[in-house]
Amino acid sequence: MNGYKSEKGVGDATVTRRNTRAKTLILKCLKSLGGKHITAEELSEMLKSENTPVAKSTLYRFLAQLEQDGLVKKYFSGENASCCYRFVGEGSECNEHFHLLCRQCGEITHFENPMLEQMMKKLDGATDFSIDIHDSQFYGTCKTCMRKAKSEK
Amino acid sequence: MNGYKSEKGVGDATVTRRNTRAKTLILKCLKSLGGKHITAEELSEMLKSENTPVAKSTLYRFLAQLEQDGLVKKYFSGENASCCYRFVGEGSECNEHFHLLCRQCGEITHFENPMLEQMMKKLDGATDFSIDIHDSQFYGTCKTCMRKAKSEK
DNA sequence: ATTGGTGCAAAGCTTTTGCAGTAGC
DNA sequence: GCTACTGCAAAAGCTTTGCACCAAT
Repeated sequence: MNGYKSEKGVGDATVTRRNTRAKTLILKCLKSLGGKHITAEELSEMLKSENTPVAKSTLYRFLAQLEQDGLVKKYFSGENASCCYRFVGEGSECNEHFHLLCRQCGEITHFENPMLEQMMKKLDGATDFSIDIHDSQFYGTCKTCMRKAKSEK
Repeated sequence: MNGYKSEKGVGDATVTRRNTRAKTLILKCLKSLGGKHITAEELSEMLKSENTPVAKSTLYRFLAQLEQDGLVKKYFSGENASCCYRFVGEGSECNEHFHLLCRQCGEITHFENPMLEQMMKKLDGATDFSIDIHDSQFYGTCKTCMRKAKSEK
């Protein structure tokens, strides 16, 4: 229905992929982000501002393909209704962060902490579920909003 | 823009709230779920099947109100484009679970483990961010999909 | 020459909004 | 009686899809 459930595994070779202008440009942008996420809209604007525009449909189609291939991870941020994409293939060294999502202001904070990694490994054993901490997002309240809430009391 | 950022705090009394048929029905449904989440669509169907239909617009408006009041938490599941809502006000005793979201099949598993609670408390100190574990979602791969992936190799 | 990829426009979905009528308080 | 609430329909916003043309292999 939405192409999210892939029947083709990572590296499946039943479909020949071609190298094209649009794909090269999109990948270049994604890689330049150093592991940070971006929305489809932002990516589209980025390409436009570099005078190398790509149609939205092409963008979405290629992102879905990349997700299928395991080179891109798709998120749901929560603040608005749009998704975030993040490049995780080779060349992306910044995989060691995860996302804190503030319920009050909607801000996404990036956080890096090896401790969490260890925690998740423990959890894996307890859950029969292989948790990918880099894909996970945590809801909560950020420092600024906590201060604001306190001062309003 | 989307009503997500509320300017009214929890328990703000600047607006008089009225008790109505629709509100009572919606709350009854939410409470009957015992802390499990539900989509707007499912909630609408639930009300319809009980011969007490409520307009979608009313549903969304009241859910937004409840979220503002802190009685309902809103999620973004990932499998489809729709949001999940969960009642967390009084009468909801089943708050002690969190969500494991399988990237392969999109299934949401509910998991309960006090250990995680302790972990998150530790994290709070490290992050300047008050994490609400009950709101957080973990991405990963579920048992079934892991088995499937193995057998396909 | 095949057939995957592209761009455009249209359609699909979920969610929000405008508005006139209804019903709590 | 005031005004919050409701339902309907329309609009909005993000994403997907159909289709004809283009271009990589």
